[in-house]
Amino acid sequence: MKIKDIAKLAGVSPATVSRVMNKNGYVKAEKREAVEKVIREVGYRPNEIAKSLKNKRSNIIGVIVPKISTETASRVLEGITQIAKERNYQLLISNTNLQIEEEINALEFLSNKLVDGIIISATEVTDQHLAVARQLTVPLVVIGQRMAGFTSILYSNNHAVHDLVDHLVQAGHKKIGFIGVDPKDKEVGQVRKQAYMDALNHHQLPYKEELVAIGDFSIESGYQQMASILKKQRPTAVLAVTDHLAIGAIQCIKDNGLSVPADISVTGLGDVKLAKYLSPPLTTVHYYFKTSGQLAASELFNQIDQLNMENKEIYVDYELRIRASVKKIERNS
Amino acid sequence: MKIKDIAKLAGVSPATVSRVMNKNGYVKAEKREAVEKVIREVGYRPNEIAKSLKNKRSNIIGVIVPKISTETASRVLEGITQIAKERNYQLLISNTNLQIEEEINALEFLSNKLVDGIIISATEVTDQHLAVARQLTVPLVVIGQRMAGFTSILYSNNHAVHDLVDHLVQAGHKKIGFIGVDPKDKEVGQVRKQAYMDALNHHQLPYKEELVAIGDFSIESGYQQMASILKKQRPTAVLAVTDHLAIGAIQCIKDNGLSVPADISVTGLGDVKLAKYLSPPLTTVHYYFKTSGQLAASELFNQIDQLNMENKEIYVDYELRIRASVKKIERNS
DNA sequence: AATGATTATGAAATCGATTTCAGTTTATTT
DNA sequence: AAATAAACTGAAATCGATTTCATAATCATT
Repeated sequence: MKIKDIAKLAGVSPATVSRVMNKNGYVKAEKREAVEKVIREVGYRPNEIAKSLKNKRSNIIGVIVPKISTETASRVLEGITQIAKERNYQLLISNTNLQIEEEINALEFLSNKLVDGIIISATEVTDQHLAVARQLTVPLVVIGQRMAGFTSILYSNNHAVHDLVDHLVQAGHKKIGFIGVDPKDKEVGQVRKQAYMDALNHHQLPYKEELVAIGDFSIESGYQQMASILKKQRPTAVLAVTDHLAIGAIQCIKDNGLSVPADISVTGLGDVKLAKYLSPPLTTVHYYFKTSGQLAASELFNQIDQLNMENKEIYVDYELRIRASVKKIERNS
Repeated sequence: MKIKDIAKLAGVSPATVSRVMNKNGYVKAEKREAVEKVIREVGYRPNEIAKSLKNKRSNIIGVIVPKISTETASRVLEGITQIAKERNYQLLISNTNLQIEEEINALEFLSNKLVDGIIISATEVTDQHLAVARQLTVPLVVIGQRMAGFTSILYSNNHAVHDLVDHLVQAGHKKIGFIGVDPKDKEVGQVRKQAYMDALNHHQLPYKEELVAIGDFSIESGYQQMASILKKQRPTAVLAVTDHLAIGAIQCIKDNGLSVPADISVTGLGDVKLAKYLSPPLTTVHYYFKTSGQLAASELFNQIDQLNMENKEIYVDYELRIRASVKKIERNS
């Protein structure tokens, strides 16, 4: 069933059917009704692809995520879908499985007029990313990383880590370990590490290599890195840059016959849904991932509508969630 | 940049450019090279929408999920994306937020030739669903529910619950509580409940209303339903139909000054990623959600390719994960 | 009743690709 | 060298919608 068929059945031209469908232009009441009747009877729905071609907009936005099966990604996606739904937009999702090459591919693929705009939740921003991004003919919004020349939605990594360290120091901790990730991820790898170092410095605490380990984003990695720290020196507290790393670390501490937080306090970042149901409940930083998705989508639509082409850096709120995984320690320990 | 422009630049016709792009038909080597050179130089990428219109396939499959920000959904999606990627397909995702109306809308919307096939991960299957599904002009695969006339990927709910009950009974439990969900969700609400009842019966244990409560899919609901059971009678074990319900239940038990599993054993279903990091680690059933996504996608592609139009019911594997949240009880208790 | 303004309608061009079809060039066979 | 087959090429039709443009019908005004 195409518009021509409907036109024939209703005894009008395709142009008139189109006018009825889109409620624009003049159509005499009787003809409109006739057309509407036919449409209803045959259950006609226009071919969205043909519409997109003619209208030069697909009502689809592309979303590139590093790994869809993570809580972060799914919460961000939830925020995006919500705003998209309000605007009658659909989401085309590329899951890049943490592979940069895939990210570039996805960017290139989506740029072929298939989508009206792109949101990328990136872990790394390479020169290649920038090169491809600059070629895009549709607006792009970045979540989680700074990307020169584009609007970015950022997490207050610096502040958040400072808050965590402050909290630990206030609880009397002086030997604070750190489990981080690869510095290729600027925001999580570099900024959080730097914030940790700055915060130590601010409290006049020494930075010690032996208390620092770098892993990836998995729980297992948290376990391993914690083990490597314990082999060298025993901190009284550990700051892990993600909740998953923290969970792995806690497991490792327990497996070593130690207790959290009695022997070692642990904090994470991210506030995974189950963080407060762990034993002990995890002290962490709650990030409003859903909000960041909403913000990204709103900004993107502003650009799609040409309302606001200026590039911004928007920081999304966070909140320290103090739970039982951090314990005050005695002055003399 | 469109194909016409490339043709002009390369001194050939659009037809030839098309032949080069798609590597079909005859093209003299020198012309091919000339065209390829131009394509490379201007970075030409064809308009995917125009291609879709002409080719009558978009290389996009639609996926409808009840709530994207759940571990189940994201693991299923991961499986789907993996298979889709192999086939050079993209995913158009509709998040329906558990609203049936939205599900129907999404089905209708996607049917307009926008996608080459649809996968729906459903919680309910109503007559409306069926009516719309039957009108579809593209293949449909259902995950998680049975839908007459369509291929479904199903979880072995019956077997899994039997296994759990067997496990509890073997551990000496006779008063086994149950936290379920709304029967509108046939597979999770009805099948799992029925399996619980059948299993009790099989072990010649009485079914007691007081030990049964029905909630929704949230952790909070698990908490509340556990509370309502405790008010009436104290079971020695509780089978919750999802891990989240189980986690809520455990929290409730703890808050009532009781211990898991010393006082009450708890099991879930689903094997959430963090299940084994809880205290106690949760005994549950591991479902291969990612596999179900892969299966669904494979079946869908079979149908898209017209290889196999027969409707199947495919059961995806599961595995009992025995952990510390269930404890053997003494004969005399 | 004549004029101008408004409303109404469809034929045809268009979006950017693919493909058929007919015609041309090159290669192979006798 | 002629006949036949194979390789090559581009003009034009096509996918299914929208929109412009020209024209026709209706309405309002004097």
